[in-house]
Amino acid sequence: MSTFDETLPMILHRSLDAVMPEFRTLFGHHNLTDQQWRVLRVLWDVDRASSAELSARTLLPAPSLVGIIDRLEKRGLVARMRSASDRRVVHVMATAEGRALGEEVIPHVDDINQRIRNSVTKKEWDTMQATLEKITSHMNQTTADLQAQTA
Amino acid sequence: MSTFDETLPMILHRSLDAVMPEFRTLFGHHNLTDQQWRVLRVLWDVDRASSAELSARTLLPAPSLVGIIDRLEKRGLVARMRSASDRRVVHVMATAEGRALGEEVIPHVDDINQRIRNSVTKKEWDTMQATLEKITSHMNQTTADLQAQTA
DNA sequence: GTTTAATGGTTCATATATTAATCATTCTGA
DNA sequence: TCAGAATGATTAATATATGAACCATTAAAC
Repeated sequence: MSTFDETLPMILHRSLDAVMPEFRTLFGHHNLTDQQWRVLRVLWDVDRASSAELSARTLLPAPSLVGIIDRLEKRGLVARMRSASDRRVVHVMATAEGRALGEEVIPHVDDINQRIRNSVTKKEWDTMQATLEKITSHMNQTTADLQAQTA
Repeated sequence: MSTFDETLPMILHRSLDAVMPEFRTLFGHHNLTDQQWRVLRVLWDVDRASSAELSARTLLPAPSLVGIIDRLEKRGLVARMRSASDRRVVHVMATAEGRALGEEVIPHVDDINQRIRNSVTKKEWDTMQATLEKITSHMNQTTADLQAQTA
């Protein structure tokens, strides 16, 4: 393996390519994409969220969320409602149907996640997570510094 | 943090979101996307590659590669050439101009990668990589088994 | 040696990512 | 209070991802 393959982006992409297919097969059985699932999953935890909050929790870019929510709304799985206090804000929430679908899918999702989690020891898992978190916060800091310089 | 955020896909996406912006800024200075760069980077290592080989090395899906190579070719950075021995195969190679661009960009890419690598200890890095590799091969095996059952 | 199965690249339809710009609304300071 | 900056969601333009289907070519089987 050349150095290119040892690069963090490639390491992360290889891992994603390994784990996502099984999720996608599951989601496909319910006519959901993984992005659509992420939105539904968050709205299962928080009852309602603004687009900005959804973006932060799902890690989906705001412009993508527009279409994703559109399609979920068209299927009656979520609903949009403009905030009364700040009419710029749009609240998104899961409908009863969306909630039911979440209830149905979540056990299978948890199952896959457990299998992933159990493919390594607890120590390996925790260490990996901590290391990635360390890199992530370090890079976020670096990027923030660059932004501050440019601004 | 709820369990959702501790999920491998979300962990990996958070890390990618942290490291990619700086790469994208760099690539943007040369009017390259990160996918386009990956192709150029591989063609800097191997001289020429079929579309299938490129897909394997860049982790880019074959249908995406068509457009990516189209755009690189239109800019004169790479060239396509049909194989004489097997006329189904298309060889892709970097032009002199593409090679020069690679030469110019690579030091800066290496610099970012070094900074990422040096944000944690060698042991942390190696352990993280090994753990992800362990998960990856485990999941690839699982997925392969599922495929075999279905087929 | 055809017929058939497999392979490599591409096309198609749909969904998402990225960056910049827009638009309505809210906030801020003079 | 009012002009201008900031915010939240959306639109626009372009690039890429995903899964299915397609086409030409090669390989396999009979």
